[in-house]
Amino acid sequence: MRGAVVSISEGRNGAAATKARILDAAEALFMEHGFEATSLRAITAAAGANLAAVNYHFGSKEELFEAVLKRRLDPMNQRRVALLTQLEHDAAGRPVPADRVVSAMIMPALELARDPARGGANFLRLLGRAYADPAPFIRRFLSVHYAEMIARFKEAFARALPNLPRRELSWRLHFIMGALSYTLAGTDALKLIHEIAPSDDGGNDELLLRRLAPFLLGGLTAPLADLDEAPGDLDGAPGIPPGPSR
Amino acid sequence: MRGAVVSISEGRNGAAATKARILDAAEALFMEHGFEATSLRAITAAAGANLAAVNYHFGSKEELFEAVLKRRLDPMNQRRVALLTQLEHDAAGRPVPADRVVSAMIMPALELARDPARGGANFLRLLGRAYADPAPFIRRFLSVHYAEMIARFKEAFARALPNLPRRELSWRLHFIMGALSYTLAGTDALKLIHEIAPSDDGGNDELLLRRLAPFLLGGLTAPLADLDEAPGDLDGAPGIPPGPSR
DNA sequence: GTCCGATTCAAACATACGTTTGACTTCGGG
DNA sequence: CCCGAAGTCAAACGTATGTTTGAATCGGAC
Repeated sequence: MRGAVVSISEGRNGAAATKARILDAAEALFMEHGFEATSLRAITAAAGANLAAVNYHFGSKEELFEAVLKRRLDPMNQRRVALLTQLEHDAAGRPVPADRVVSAMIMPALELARDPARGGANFLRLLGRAYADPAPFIRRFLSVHYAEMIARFKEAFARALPNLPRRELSWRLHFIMGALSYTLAGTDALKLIHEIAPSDDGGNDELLLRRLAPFLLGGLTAPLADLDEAPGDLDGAPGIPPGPSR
Repeated sequence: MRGAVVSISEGRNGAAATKARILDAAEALFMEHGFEATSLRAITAAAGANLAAVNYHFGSKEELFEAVLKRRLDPMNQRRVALLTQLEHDAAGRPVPADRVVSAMIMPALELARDPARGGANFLRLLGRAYADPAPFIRRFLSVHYAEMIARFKEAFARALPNLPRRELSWRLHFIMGALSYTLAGTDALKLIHEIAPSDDGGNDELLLRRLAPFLLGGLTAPLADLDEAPGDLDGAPGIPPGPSR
């Protein structure tokens, strides 16, 4: 009765199969409802497993959530770093152009989005949502699993954009992660606001990321703001001389 | 015993005061833990009110959350539209420059962040978090309360950037809302990743938004990607001819 | 065939949740 | 002075949660 869900033979290891089914079901449900609003009962029911299986295989609900993230996030970040390393090797000591560094950040996400067998776009939505989650254990997890990649890319951007002050670069990387996460989280309601037809992106996350790349590059290489401007005078054009209006 | 929390005389209306205290406490707690993870018991305890007061004054937990958002969001969006209207009036028929339109989006958020009496930056964090929340009632609320503003600004941007295809503009506005929300949500963990010292932003959301403005403008006005490129060839530079590497 | 560790299972555990109830208090107006 | 609506309050409601328990079952190794 138990193996009814599994497609082919589950080999000699039904246990590992259960663990995997729970991971898949948890990924889908966490993605749809968020961490707090998803119950272990809903997960185990969807996975065709017993309620106690989660605590047996993962220890707790929080550890299950971390396992769901870790399964796909670590490989993606490793791929990002590997791509950047390759670019730096090809550049032979010269700085890697900024647009290529941006591509190295985005392409692994694109590959993941294109591969339904690895969770497809669903996982990216879950990830984007995790960025905004206030739970301390999630924040701790993300900072641990992103630290190395971010540091590497910050170095690369610093060399590609020598005129951009270090502190400004930190902020712009922050903005980049924001636009990226938010876009991936992709709540339908906001898409609706922008009147983006479903056909424009339905499953086509590749197109989405292709549009995102020039946007991020444009923001990253934008002229600096005049931070000495008097407060309250923000409507003065930042980085651009006052237009003919007014 | 009840009025001990209230600073000055609460006039003849202790009821409205209770409602306001609940709103304030809910805003702080929702901001800190999110909607699902915040209990009505924690809110009423922090507000010095009875548990049943929430259901009496607001009807339900969801309606309380909407009231918390509505109190500050509606005025902010109205101010955004008012600023844009003023700019369009001053432009006398000519398109308003894109950088000024960006400023009109950002400045009201900046003003709110600078005013602790109106919730300060805390509310903006709560708002940023709401963007990523999957709960249907939140998505419905946001789409209703943002629709008018987004439509107005999309029109303005379309006139300021006549060479940017309409569909591309929709996407870039989406990205802008993403970077904005995410930045405002500002989880400490991610700041930590980027090694941004606390002194860089402690309470100084003005500086943050000043840095954000040129970034958004740069992304908005970035050159278009070549969407006809062969799939999988993303490491070819988007919008920029292939560099010397490779 | 028998044993043992690994796994599965139904059931119960102890809390915590949002909401409702019905009595009590407050207070301005007749 | 008393009335009645508005507000407050303690208590309970029913349900849902994550976790634990201890017995049942399984799958190879000897």
